[in-house]
Amino acid sequence: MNIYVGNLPWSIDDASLEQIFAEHGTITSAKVITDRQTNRSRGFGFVEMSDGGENAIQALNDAEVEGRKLVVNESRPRD
DNA sequence: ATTGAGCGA
Repeated sequence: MNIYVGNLPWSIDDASLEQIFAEHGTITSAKVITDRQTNRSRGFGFVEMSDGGENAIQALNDAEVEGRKLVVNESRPRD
């Protein structure tokens, strides 16, 4: 299951994102989208889960992380 | 050291 995570604090990176979601499901891949030009985080990322995806979404959506409320949703197919 | 509406190569 591909999951979109928005409203991320600037302090979050790929490993942090994986750790956060790993508490509520099985993570296959976790990636924070960073600006290729400046290498700074864009404030959102994507998490791929093999199990517990819906549970993680419900558990981590609107969850407070680093002082910010995360926005978790199913990612849109890129086509 | 900075930014904040959104979906990645």
